[in-house]
Amino acid sequence: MIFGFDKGELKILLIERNEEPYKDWLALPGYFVEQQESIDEAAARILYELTGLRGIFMEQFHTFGEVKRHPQGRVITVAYFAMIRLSGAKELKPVTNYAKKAFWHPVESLPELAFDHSVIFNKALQKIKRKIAYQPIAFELLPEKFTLTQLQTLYEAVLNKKLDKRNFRKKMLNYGILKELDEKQKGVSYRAAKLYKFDKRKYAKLFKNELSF
Amino acid sequence: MIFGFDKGELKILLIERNEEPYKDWLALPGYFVEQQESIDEAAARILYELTGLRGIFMEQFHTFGEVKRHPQGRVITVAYFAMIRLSGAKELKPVTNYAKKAFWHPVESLPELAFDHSVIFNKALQKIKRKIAYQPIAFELLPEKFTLTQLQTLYEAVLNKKLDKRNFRKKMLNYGILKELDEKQKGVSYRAAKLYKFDKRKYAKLFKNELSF
DNA sequence: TTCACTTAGTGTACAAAGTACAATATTAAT
DNA sequence: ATTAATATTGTACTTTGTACACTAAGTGAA
Repeated sequence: MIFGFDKGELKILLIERNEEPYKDWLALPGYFVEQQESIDEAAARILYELTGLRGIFMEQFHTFGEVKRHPQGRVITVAYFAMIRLSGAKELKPVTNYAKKAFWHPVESLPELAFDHSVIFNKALQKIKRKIAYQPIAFELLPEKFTLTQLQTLYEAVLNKKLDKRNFRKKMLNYGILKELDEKQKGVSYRAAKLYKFDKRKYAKLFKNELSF
Repeated sequence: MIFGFDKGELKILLIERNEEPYKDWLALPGYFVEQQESIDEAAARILYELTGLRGIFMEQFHTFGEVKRHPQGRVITVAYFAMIRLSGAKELKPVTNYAKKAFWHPVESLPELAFDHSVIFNKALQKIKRKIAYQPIAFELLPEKFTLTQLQTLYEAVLNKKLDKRNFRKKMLNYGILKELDEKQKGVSYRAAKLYKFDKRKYAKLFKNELSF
């Protein structure tokens, strides 16, 4: 599951299947592990083959092993997720023909997905909501330079609720993992906001015992 | 991985293997998933076969999928963990002969285990330490009725550090998930402490969005 | 019955983190 | 100069976490 953030909305990367079963349905990107690759490697390879995306760090999430998940046989799925920035609107182009196309879809109002992928997706979304509350994982979703308002909008999208501006800023700046830049937003027709960068080194010190990154 | 708590020590359930490879080595209990069972069911069945323990709720933890984990072929392991009370010292008796015996071992000073089980174990221990800090999962390790001092000793064992008595009590009682009983400890040669019970219903309300139980 | 011993049980002052709330500052466009 | 839009800032209060030491209660031995 690849999450992205664009125009104030949290989005998930889906594919349109080009194979039976569930041909033409929407699904989470996924395929089979090969004999000579680890499951982490398989996740990276399959993401590339289905979407053209490379070099994205994915975190293992949960393994789904009910007996009748796949209509044609026993399949156990190890699910991963990642959060990425959608800046520059990278082209999404399947390299194999298992998928017809890949595209971003808002996490709200997701249609029913192939197999039990809706179940998998909902479990992941819940986890992200829990996680973002105590761990600033959201920076991966933003462009490299961002304003505090953009960051807040992202949090509001993920948590699906309004946050207080002053308190949000106080908290984020207190983490000490934001670097204030000497630059301002450009191209807006109102007061331009300061730009910030996410400081990965400080983040690593703070959360070295945690999972992400 | 089944964790237990006894005599102030956190312990882990190990088996002595009775099959090649790693015959006679110590290992975490585990075996193969059958075609017609879910991975959750397999975990429960295998635990029973190797130790005689039944009806223990296990939480899925992580899936290990490196290529060369098993010397004789490709094996992907879905690891689970559980915490149980050791009251009454249930007998541990393998039902199959894959294991010679099953026994409890203190988590400190664990010998090297078969396969990559030491890696798996260490990752689980870390996770438990993190988790117990923000979620009172430790009650499963105690007898049904316990004193606050016993509870504190358990926390100290898991976290491997001393805690302040007054602050610990304040915090635990403030959670509102302990029921004070009209009973006292018996058989001690000093002032007997009040006994408490863990209130699962209140716990469920408080942590309904979390994983455990 | 008293005394010694062992653990149970308790409170206060301070620091840190979270929350509720609204006015002024800056810039662009007209 | 004015308007319109968003950026930026502080304070009072509540809640939570932390450091710290004495008294209470029960047992067992003399």
